[in-house]
Amino acid sequence: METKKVINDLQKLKFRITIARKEIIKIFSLSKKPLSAKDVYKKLIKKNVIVDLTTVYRELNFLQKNDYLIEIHLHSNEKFFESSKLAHHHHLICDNCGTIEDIDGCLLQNLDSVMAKGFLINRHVLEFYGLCAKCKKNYEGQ
Amino acid sequence: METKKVINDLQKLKFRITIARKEIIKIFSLSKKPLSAKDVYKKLIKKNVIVDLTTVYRELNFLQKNDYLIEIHLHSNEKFFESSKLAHHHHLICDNCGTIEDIDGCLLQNLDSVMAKGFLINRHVLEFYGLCAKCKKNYEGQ
DNA sequence: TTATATGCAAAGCCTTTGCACCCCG
DNA sequence: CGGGGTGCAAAGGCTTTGCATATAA
Repeated sequence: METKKVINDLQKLKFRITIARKEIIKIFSLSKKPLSAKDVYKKLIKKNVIVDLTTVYRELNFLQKNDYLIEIHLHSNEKFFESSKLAHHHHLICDNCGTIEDIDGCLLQNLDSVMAKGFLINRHVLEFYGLCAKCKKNYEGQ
Repeated sequence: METKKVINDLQKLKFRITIARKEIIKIFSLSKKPLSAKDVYKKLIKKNVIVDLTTVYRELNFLQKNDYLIEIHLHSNEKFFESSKLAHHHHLICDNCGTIEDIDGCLLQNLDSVMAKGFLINRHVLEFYGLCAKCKKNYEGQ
């Protein structure tokens, strides 16, 4: 499982493996959608891992610095993260219920016109907003 | 010019036209890139239009509600806005200097696979991050 | 043992809200 | 003159920082 490899890597770098760190790594390994600090905090509490919110913030920043997490920016004031080990993909975000679905693969092709500007693309963000199938159905039903 | 039409429309809706409102509309009409509240505030000061930051925030929200501005979410803690009258386009954002360039038109095609999920797409966000031509050159020079 | 990790409190940022006053139409 | 607009101060939400303490290795 991926979690163990991450923990090994961190140990080699002489970082310590605390319960909080291990559980947060596990949470992201298993999560199918981007999580905010609060999301992680709640999940930890459900697992009876009681830590301060500050610790969660520090841990997210730590894992981001060590290339295990990447920040996903959704249309929100909160920062969201997901595992950097996930295959490149995009998101569908419901304006109504906030549900986030993944779109496997990448829809972007023919980026030559972008390259033409001399811009070196390191990464891109693509998010779709609208209504998920469920909310769409409810909306039509009204 | 577009500014006048917007002002007329707002007047018809019985909203008042203050100096701040007029200048903010003008600023967005002329801006080629998304602006944050602070950006707008600084531009107003340069024009000798002295208002409180609060007023800028209220005005941005007002103009957004009235469909003149749309929020652009960049990889930042700040909210950015641009005129909704601009043709649909995307952005190139330099990780190094923060420069924002526009990409005319839309690179997205073949969205059938997205539709297949039953998701109703209302809008999408596509941002590219990397190095602008200038920063790229400096970087290579090192 | 010792440097990393944590809890708690406080502060920092951006944004919003409350309230009294101002002023456009 | 009436209701929208504004300034000022305060608060709200998310995140970071300082510092003393706890703990993994």
